[in-house]
Amino acid sequence: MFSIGTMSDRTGVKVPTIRYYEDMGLLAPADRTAGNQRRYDQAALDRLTFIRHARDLGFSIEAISELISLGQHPDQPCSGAARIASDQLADVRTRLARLQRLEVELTRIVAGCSGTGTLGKCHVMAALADHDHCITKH
Amino acid sequence: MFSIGTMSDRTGVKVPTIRYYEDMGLLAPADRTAGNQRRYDQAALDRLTFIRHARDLGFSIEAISELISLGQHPDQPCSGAARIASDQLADVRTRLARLQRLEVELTRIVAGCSGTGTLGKCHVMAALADHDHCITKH
DNA sequence: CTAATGTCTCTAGTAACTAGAGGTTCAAGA
DNA sequence: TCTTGAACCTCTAGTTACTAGAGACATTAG
Repeated sequence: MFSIGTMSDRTGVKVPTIRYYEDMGLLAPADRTAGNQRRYDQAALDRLTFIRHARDLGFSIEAISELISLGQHPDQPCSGAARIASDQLADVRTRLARLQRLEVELTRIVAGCSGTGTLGKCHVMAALADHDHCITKH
Repeated sequence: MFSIGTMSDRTGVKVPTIRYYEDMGLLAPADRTAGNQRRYDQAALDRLTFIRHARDLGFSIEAISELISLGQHPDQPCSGAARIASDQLADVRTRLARLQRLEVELTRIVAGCSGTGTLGKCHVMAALADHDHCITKH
């Protein structure tokens, strides 16, 4: 049996976050010692590892919840899990596209400023004040 | 003089968000009509446009605050503004790099799943359960 | 003048934690 | 066995940048 601190060390998930996941229903309420401290088994550790990895990949708590409850029925078709994952991928690609546009604009804005002039003539300030300075839409 | 609704229409910033910006100190408290409604002048509209554009580019409220107070002194050197913008660019690039890694992993995970099998053998679930399935670190 | 639309303030909710207070329990060494 | 320091407990509140909703008042077009 593992203490919450051990769980934290093994997965890299911080202790208060583990408690938070329990509150959110991602982890089942842990067994307790006589002194009310949480004790976990291997299955709980595996689940926390799963959660950690999914969070690293940007899945929301809600999506992870769904994945976990799907996982309770290993004989069901996996189309649900596939859909959640591809939704997540679509979301990542949307954000990626937006960030790429921002990167282009910001690079242009920053490059236009020597940093040695005065603010009254600052390219950064002018670019921010006027959207027309931009190439892309955002 | 513009009402808050007109300001909203002109900039695309929602009405409650304009009030929020006032609370946060990004916009000076607006003049009021006898009936206590806000009325704005062109300078306020310009500033809101500036805020909108900076938010679109991902600048935080705090960074925008700094930019605005820097802008009060047009004769000062613009190195402060340049630094804020390049910090923002660095931040965007960091997030971009992370999202690109996620995109690679998720693409791989999603591609590995036909969606037609059962969950017990699902590639998506297996990939999430075990970090070792990943190529990159995240 | 009236009705519809716009605006006011205030509270609370969102996502996913994080920080801190104040108190209790555990485990290891003497 | 006792002690002490680290780990643990619960609970509240704060973070970011808004958004939703309630209930009341103001403005404006016809």
